[in-house]
Amino acid sequence: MAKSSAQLVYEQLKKKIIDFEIYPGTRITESEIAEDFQVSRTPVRAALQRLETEGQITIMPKQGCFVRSVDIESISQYYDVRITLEATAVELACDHMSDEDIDALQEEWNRENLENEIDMEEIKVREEAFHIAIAIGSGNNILANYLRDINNHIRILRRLGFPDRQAVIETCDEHSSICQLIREHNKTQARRAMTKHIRKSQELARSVTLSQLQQAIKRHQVVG
Amino acid sequence: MAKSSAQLVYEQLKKKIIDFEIYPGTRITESEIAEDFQVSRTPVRAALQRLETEGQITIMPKQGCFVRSVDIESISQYYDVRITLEATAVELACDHMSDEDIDALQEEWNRENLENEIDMEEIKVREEAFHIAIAIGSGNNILANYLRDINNHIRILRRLGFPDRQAVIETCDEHSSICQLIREHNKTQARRAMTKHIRKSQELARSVTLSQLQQAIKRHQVVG
DNA sequence: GCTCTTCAGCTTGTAAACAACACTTACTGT
DNA sequence: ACAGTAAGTGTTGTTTACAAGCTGAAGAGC
Repeated sequence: MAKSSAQLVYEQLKKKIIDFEIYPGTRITESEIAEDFQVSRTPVRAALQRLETEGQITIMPKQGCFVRSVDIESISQYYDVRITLEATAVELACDHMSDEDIDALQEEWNRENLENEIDMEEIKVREEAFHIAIAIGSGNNILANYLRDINNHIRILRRLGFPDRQAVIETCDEHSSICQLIREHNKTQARRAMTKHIRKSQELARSVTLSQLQQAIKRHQVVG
Repeated sequence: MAKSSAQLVYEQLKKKIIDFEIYPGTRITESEIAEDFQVSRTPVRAALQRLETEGQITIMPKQGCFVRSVDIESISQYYDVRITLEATAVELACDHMSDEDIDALQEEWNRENLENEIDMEEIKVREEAFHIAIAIGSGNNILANYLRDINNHIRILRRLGFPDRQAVIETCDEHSSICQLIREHNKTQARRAMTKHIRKSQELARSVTLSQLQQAIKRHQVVG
């Protein structure tokens, strides 16, 4: 099935926003985007409205659309919600996840298998996928969807984190431990490990100031 | 500021769906709604797209829109997420909620004050407001927003619950107790009480079968 | 020089016509 | 009688044109 123009505009625009190709706070107009994508304003409007309900942009009536800027405070709040949900998710996963799925996930985060990986972007994508995999493993699709939504909002900081080699190895070990605990159906410890694991990222997020963030965005734009 | 047609259509359409004036599963067309509201298809489309991203309806490309039918399984999952989030919310409220706000809330659910209330619809609205008030009291707006979204999806069952007088009194007492625990900053007990309180609703929800649900909807339509 | 008004321009909001596609139905060939 | 096909109908998807409203600058009045 061929995707509709509106769908295409939505996806590419969202990608641009997430990748900072469009700077947070920037004013964008329907005509401008329509020009870029070589379509009329209608599918653009549909895409923008969807992005607004998802919280990526703000539409000011008769004035224009603005890419929602990064709000440090709300990001920390997203992390609090995320911790709550993922702690529950990993508990449920202890009951519902099949052994094969756990083994596959654990193998993926075996330290040896990752030793050679050097692409940090790839690591970050897979890190997010790990958490979603557990959320799906919980058997609660609603929960998984909410976590996906949260990821859309905190991905900004997630991608701007500057992990060194040591941090990557730590992540591997923590992921592996969590898998092990799920396999042992050890709910209490699994919850504790997951909470601690995410709280580390939250601490990093808290330490990032707005000015640091803006510099990092610029760097990211140059690199990308 | 005068509301836009799209906004008006959105609000009224949403109300109709929630109130079962439009039966779940019904196929609706843009032209039909446009006719009803005496506007063109454009604002109707905007409203429908928004309702879709919010999960109230499903748009099948080139075929039509369908009011999302009630899925018992996913409602139970929504309840699981709700329990997790509200348990955290009430804990946070123990730290962040002002004494005045707690007192006001507790007074509102004083058993004596409600003894005379007989309008069940009113009770249900206030019941929902109680939980949102605590979510707001948590100081985490993101969390409150997610709970609002969850309420949009489980309100169907919430409104169909058939509380007798006894159930209303129980609810009063439970709400009052929860307020008391928040006031005492007793996080552990507050979490426990809230979890138990919501789980009762979930049990009710689980016991409702699809056929019961459909009958209840019909009854609701006749009454409304 | 200062303030208020007016107007031009850009923006989103809405309407109406047209295009593309899916489902249904009737027809045709075998 | 049946299968395949083609036309017809109804739906969403897209385009274009127009309406309504906000913003800022230029100009009139004091």
